[in-house]
Amino acid sequence: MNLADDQGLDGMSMRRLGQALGVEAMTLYHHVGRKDELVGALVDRVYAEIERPDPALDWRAAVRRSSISAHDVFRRHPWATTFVGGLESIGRHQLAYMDGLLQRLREAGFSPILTHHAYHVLDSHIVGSILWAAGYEQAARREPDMATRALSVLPLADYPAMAEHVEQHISGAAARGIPTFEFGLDLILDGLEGLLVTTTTTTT
Amino acid sequence: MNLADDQGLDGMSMRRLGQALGVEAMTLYHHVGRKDELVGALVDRVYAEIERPDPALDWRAAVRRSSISAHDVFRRHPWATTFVGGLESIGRHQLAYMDGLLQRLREAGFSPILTHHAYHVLDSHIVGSILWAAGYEQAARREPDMATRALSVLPLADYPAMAEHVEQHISGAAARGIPTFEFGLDLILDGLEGLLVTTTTTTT
DNA sequence: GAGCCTATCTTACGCTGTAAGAGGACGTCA
DNA sequence: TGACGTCCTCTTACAGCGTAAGATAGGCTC
Repeated sequence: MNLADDQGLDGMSMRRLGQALGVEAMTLYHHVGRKDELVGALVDRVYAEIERPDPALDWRAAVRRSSISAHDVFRRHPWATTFVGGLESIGRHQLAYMDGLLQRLREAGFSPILTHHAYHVLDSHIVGSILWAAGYEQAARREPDMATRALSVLPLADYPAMAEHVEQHISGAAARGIPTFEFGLDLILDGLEGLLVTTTTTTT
Repeated sequence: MNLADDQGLDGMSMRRLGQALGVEAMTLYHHVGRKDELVGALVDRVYAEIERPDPALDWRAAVRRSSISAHDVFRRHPWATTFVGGLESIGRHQLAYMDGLLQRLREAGFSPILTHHAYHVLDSHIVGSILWAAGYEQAARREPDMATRALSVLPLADYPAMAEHVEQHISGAAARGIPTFEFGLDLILDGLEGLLVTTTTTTT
């Protein structure tokens, strides 16, 4: 996990993993069938770190906290978002995470189909945010002046709106208020809450 | 691009690409500095396919159409979402796409900071949706009965909410109404519209 | 014809995941 | 005590990857 966190999934080769463990690469294959299994198990450990929806909170606060926790966890382990296997390869912790979130939405009163959509929208928001942030951060680590150099490399004179956007990243203006992730999360939760109220009202 | 579409980025090796072009792998390096450049150029061609916000439409309809177009395009080229370089490596078409969207939001009356957040939320939603769908689809192509087999492999008896979710994927119940992507997109657009109205009202 | 540029080729290096099999340390048996 | 089976580790090897280095050939301008 440390290897993957530091250098991405590519940095975690079986040979390097073996080296870190003081063992030859092939030795690892006595404990794991193939590398995918190992990565899958690692991903599941990442899901184990995510805070589950708190039963003591109302559904919106619980889902909000859990989603922010998921976001934080994936920020630490961005490689875990890019490894998406099939349904069968879902680990126990991931299963529990997904079920916990789905169940909380159902209990809140969302219909099965609304719950389905809501889950995927929340998940997409989390994973999509990570993908961008991870790419940005990794590139910035390779060359710290990336953002400022982008100002001179890109033809931003022709794209003023984009120039403003890049400037916000450089100056940190975007980071001063509410984080973008939470901004989007609240947008989504607002929308979901509205749908819930509507449904409740019409059925009452 | 065909190679990447068919087998993912991993399937597009320089040797195979050369083979498809009737040429040796190293020959390609006479036309491109390194593979990353080639992939970057390819990604930019993908961005070129995305429909820009239509000036004839109001901002919400324009952004909605453009986002759906982006989603469709990335569905055809999911590998393009996983390749995220730094700011400097943004291609001309990607630059134009980003600027077009940002500009449309600014014109609609969003403040610079709101525009910043709105852009990232929309982008995360598009990319996040793709990541999931692409992983699901690829796994399903490897073994078509994945979903039904997941029903027996996963301990779904202990996770009824998850069982319901998987069932919706198998039966196609989730796909019958509005697509999940558009559901989330409308949620986000609703929220943004609300913020716009609020701002306008308070400043008037 | 000489020289140069451009596009192609071959060869090679270090990396990857992993298949195949050899070797040794151990517990359990006669 | 010696033999055996099980577990763990090792070495060796193969096909694939991106790409560095250099040889080779065709077409252009002088």
